[in-house]
Amino acid sequence: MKSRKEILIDELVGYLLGHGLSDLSLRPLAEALGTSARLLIYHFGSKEGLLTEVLDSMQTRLRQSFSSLIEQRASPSARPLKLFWDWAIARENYPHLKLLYELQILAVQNPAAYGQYLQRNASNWSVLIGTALPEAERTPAMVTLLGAVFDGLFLELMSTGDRKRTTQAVLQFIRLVDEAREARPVMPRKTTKASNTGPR
Amino acid sequence: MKSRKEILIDELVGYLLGHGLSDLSLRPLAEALGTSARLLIYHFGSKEGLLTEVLDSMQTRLRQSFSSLIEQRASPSARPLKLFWDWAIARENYPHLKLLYELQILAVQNPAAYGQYLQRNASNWSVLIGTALPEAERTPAMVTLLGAVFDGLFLELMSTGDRKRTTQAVLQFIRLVDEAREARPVMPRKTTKASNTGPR
DNA sequence: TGTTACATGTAACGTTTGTTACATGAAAAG
DNA sequence: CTTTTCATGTAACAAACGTTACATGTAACA
Repeated sequence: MKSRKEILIDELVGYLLGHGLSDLSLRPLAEALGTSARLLIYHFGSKEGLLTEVLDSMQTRLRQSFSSLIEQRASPSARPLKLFWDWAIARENYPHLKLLYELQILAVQNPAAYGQYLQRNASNWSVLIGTALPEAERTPAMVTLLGAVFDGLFLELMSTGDRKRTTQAVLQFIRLVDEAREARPVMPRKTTKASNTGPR
Repeated sequence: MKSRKEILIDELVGYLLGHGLSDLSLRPLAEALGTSARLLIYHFGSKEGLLTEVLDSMQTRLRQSFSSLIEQRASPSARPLKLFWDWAIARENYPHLKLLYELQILAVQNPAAYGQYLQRNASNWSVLIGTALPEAERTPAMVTLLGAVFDGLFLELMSTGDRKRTTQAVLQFIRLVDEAREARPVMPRKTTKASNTGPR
């Protein structure tokens, strides 16, 4: 049985997904939920406490959703980037990720106000996918690039809403990596890292 | 001779670069410039007018800086992505781009408040670089990918400040494209587009 | 010198902000 | 049946918000 507070958090998450973080205000928020600012303060102590609990709940749920994605990945040879992309742009996950990207940017420009909510940051998905790279290719530069491709395309999706084109770009990147792999002689193991991505 | 207003705009740009957009308030802003909120309203009509003029001035200057970059590109064979990256992370341009990325994200989540400032958007740099691709490779997917690599790496730079690693990732991407080019047979011309990025 | 335009400061207005004081209803526990 | 606990509403608070009214100084022009 859900406590009153848990129900409230669910409703609050829904509101935040639709309205963003940067101009959040207690009274309009409360009114949208059919209650009063007084009640929110009662349950969460302060606006800051409210944001902490709501964002925390959201990140937890996203992490769970991500975990179950990883586990049910029957074929480990399937392209992890594509798998992850499809998960990220799925209707039920997309708005959450969108909000976390907003949080990330706000924290960059205003760490005093938003930095605290990023402590247990859920946005370092990008690094996680890196672990799915073949070990020989898992260099800092390649992992950074992989994460950036994901971030950049997701932002493009946020701005334009063009699922088709951004997904094509994901596939283009995968193709690029494959072709480059063909072009490179198969390394006997090790030493690959230094010759490929070490300091010039 | 600069008018009082132009001087003000210069100072305002400086302030915005350091403080971001999302929590801008007239009184602290005025105090930082050693004047009063009254004066700002007098010169710009409203807070909204102030933001319009200041952001417009900033975008204009960035465009000029970018144009002169393009013109003095003596060797057209030099990697355009790397050229552009170096320009973007240069000390004098970096804060401006950072602010425009914040604007972009705020506009996504709150178009009513920030969308207006993006009309003549200066952030579509990314598409511009696409024009530097060999014509055969200038497919929508590849252009989107190229822009996303830039956006993603720039955001990573914003978050971590790690110029070295993000620059290595830029070079990694260039290397990847080169290697893929080797692996692919040279196309006689045309038809490349359909076979590479058309609908699956 | 008088007048007019521009620039600026002080103080206030009305609104909205997060938060709190006080009161009340409902439900559970004794 | 009373008492205690939880949940909630109304109203107020002080602060900060964008904006405006009013006054004043300075500089140019007549």
